[in-house]
Formats: sequence, structure tokens, C-alpha cells
Amino acid sequence: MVGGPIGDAAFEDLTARARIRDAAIRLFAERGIDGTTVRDIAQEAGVSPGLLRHHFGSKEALREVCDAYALDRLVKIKEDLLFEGKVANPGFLPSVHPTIVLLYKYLTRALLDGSSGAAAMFDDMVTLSEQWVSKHAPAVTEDYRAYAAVLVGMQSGLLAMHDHVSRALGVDIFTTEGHLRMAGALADFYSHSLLDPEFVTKARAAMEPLRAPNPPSATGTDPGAEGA
Amino acid sequence: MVGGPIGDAAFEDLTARARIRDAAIRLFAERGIDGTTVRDIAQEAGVSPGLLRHHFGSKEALREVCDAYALDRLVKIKEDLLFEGKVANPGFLPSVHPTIVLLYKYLTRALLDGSSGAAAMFDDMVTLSEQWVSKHAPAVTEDYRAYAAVLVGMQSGLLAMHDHVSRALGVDIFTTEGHLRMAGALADFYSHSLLDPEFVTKARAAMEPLRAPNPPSATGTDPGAEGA
DNA sequence: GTTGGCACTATATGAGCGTATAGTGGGCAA
DNA sequence: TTGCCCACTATACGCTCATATAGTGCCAAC
Repeated sequence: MVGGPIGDAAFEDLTARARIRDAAIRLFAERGIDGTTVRDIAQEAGVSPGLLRHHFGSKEALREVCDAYALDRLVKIKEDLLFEGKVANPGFLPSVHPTIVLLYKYLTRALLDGSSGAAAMFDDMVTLSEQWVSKHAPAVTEDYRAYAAVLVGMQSGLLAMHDHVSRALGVDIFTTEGHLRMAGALADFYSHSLLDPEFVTKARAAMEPLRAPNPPSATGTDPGAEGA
Repeated sequence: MVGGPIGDAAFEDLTARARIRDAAIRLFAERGIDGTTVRDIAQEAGVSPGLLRHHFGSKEALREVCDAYALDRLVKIKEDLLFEGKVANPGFLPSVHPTIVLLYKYLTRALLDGSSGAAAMFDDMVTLSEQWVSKHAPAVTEDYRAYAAVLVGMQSGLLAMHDHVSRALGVDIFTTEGHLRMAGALADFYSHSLLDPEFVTKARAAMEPLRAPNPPSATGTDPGAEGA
């Protein structure tokens, strides 16, 4: 059993504690930690602010519970999908999809706001990617660790830029249509080389002098600069 | 003339207005908008909170001035580098590097905190990338807009994940050493195909059914999932 | 030398925050 | 019936924030 979507149904069937936790995850995901007040959470959960304190002690403690719960929940869903063979079950994926979207939004926020649990997840993902790349695509780089860190950083960063990417695309990337469009572009990205290897070799050589002990770094290949 | 680094020298030579603006850019970049108080800014600039109000009217107005200034400053520096031929001038790049790093940090924050100026910059970068890709690498995708949006989203998102990437790498990516390491991985990323095109074609086909009108999107290729 | 204006400071105000605590009501054991 | 526990509410405290306003001193114009 994976449990219902965090967002909606069976609202009054949940214990107040669970309602508070779910409301917190929703609001934290949408507005960030500092952008959410305990009063907001209490109102969203339909309880008094005092009850939140009664159950969780403090906002920070509630947040840690949310971190752990979101991480755990996402792992469980993925296990169900991969090991319980529920991918084959049509209707399972659509049923958990809203929850997955919410959890990704929450964890992305947690990454930006600085949560130790999310940071550990990030590190795990880097290590897993590192192993995957060195095993399945060993020729792409000589520095697996840096490659993996950049890969995971760009993936999670892309989600962090959700609003801007959606705006540029004209469609929310968390809708089916938007997600497919983004996934298609990502697939292109991973399966084609954007830059001429020769050009890259030259650029690398041009940067080489900076590796000398003293002077600060270059900006010519600075990420976030112009398109390429 | 590009002006001195925002961060440090000639502190007391600047007008109070400029000191306040520079202090705000520094603190906003480091702690975010909401994480910075007008008292912090005033103290950092060595003036009273009242003077900040006198010159800028409100925190939000100050922020807009900072947005415009940071954008303008970065454009000017890039123009100097590209069109004034100052790239050739050794010593120019190292002299402006700290400022560039600061401006990137600031604009990344502005993107995350939601500034209209930064959003416009993002859109411009997407459009520029779109044009560049369709002209110089037309074979990589059929959907230039989505490709460009993802490209820019990942680049800026990577900077947004600065702390986590640096931690995973064991070195701050805004130092020379860290930057070179990250740039190297990025170069690998852009010049080699990570995934087998055949595998991608299959994955794309597997996702195709979702394009049907109704059901929500899939998660099998969800970005931010495991390494690949 | 006086006046006017402006950069600047000190201090006040009111809202909103997290947190604290006293109180209430209903169900359950004895 | 009595007593007690516990989920839950109402209210208040202390703090910090952005913002507002009254006041000060310098400097240039006349």
C-alpha cells in the first residue's frame, strides 16, 4: 500500500497529525519554508496553530518530519514501481503521479532551502550516477565524480527553474503535455552531442593556462552565459 | 570603464547610495531577498536604515534598482570582453572575475525569488539559445524552443544548486579550481552523447501512449530521478 | 550671516512571526 | 459516577520586521 495522494482526498479521514504534515508539505513545496507560516499550515489543515505545536513541537521539527516523510514516501513509490512490477499495472502510475509531482516540488525546495535530508539525497544521487556512468558510459568523461555532480545538479536545477522553463515553453512542465515536451528535449540532449568535440578541445586548451596556481578563473565558458 | 568590483575596494569613495546598492546586491545574492533585512543592508553599507528609505523608498524598490543594475553591469562587462577586445588584455579578466561571480549569484537568486527583470533575461537567453542551436547544431532536436528552454534551465539551475554541486565535488565551483572542474565536466557533457540513441528511441516510444488526451504523465524518465 | 535644502540619524509604530500557556471537552478506565 | 488523560482551542508574549516621522547638521546661495 502506498497511501492516497497527499494533496486531496479522504481529507477528514486522516488524523489531524497527518493532515498537518500533508498541509505543510504542500505549502512548503509551493512557497518555501520561510514563505510559509505555522498559521498558514494550521489553516490549510483545518486546525489551530497550537495543535501544530502540540504534535510537532516547533516549525523546524515539523519540517524535519516532512523531509523524512517525503523522502521515504518517494522511495516507497519507486520501489513499488520498479520491484513490485506495478509499472505494468495501468492506472497505478496515473494514480500516484500527482503525489510524485508534489514530492519532487517539495524536495527541490528542500534542496534550495537547505535541508540535511535533501542534501544527503543529492549526494546519494551523485554517487549512483557516478557508478552508472562509469559502468554504462565510461567513454564520456575522465572525471566521473564531476560529471555526475554536474548531471545531478542540472537535473535538480532544471526543476528548481520550473517556473521559468514553463514560461519559456508556454506550458507547465508538470502537466502531461509540458512534461512530455521537456522529456523530449532532455532525450535529445542526452542522445546527441551539441558541440563539436574539436571545438571543445580548443576551448579546453584555451582554459588550460588558468589552471596555473594564481589567477582567478575564466568566464568565457561560464555556465549560464549565452546559449553556447 | 567598467568600474571597480562591487564587493570591496574604494568603499568610502562611493556615495552612500552606491554603497547601499552594492551592499544589497551582496546580501541578496548570499541570503536571498527575504533572508536579508533592510537593517542588514544598512549596517553592511555603514548607514542608518532610514537613509536606505530616503534614497530608495522601500525594500522592493531597492531590489528593482539592484536587478536593473546587476543586469546592466553584466551586459557592460560582456560587451567589454567581446567587442572592446579586452579578452586579449591579460589581467582584465581576473580583475572583473569576482564581480562576475557576484552578479551571477545575484541573478540566480533573482531567478529563484521571482524578479521580472531576471525572468526577462531568462527568456532572452532561451531565445538566443534557440537561434544558436537552429543555426549551428540543427540536427540535435526537432523542437528548438524546448531544447533551448531545457538548456538554459539546466545551466541556470546548475548555478542554483551551487552549494550541493560544490559539496559533491569537494571544492567550491566559484573558485578557480572548482570552476575548471565543473567546466570540464560540462564540456564532456556537451561534446559526448550520454545515452544510446537506440535506447532513447525506445524510451520515447514507451512514453508515446501518454500523449493521448487524458491520462497524467509518466515518471519513468522523470528528471531528477536516478542517474540515468 | 542668514536661509533653505538635502543627506542622514534616531526613534516610533503597527503588523506578523514563532512560541508559550492556560483552559476545555469528550471518551475511557475504575 | 468519578477521575483522568489527551487532542485541541483561545489567547497572549516577546521579538523582529518594514515602514513612518521628527529631528540634526552641513553646505551652498544670496
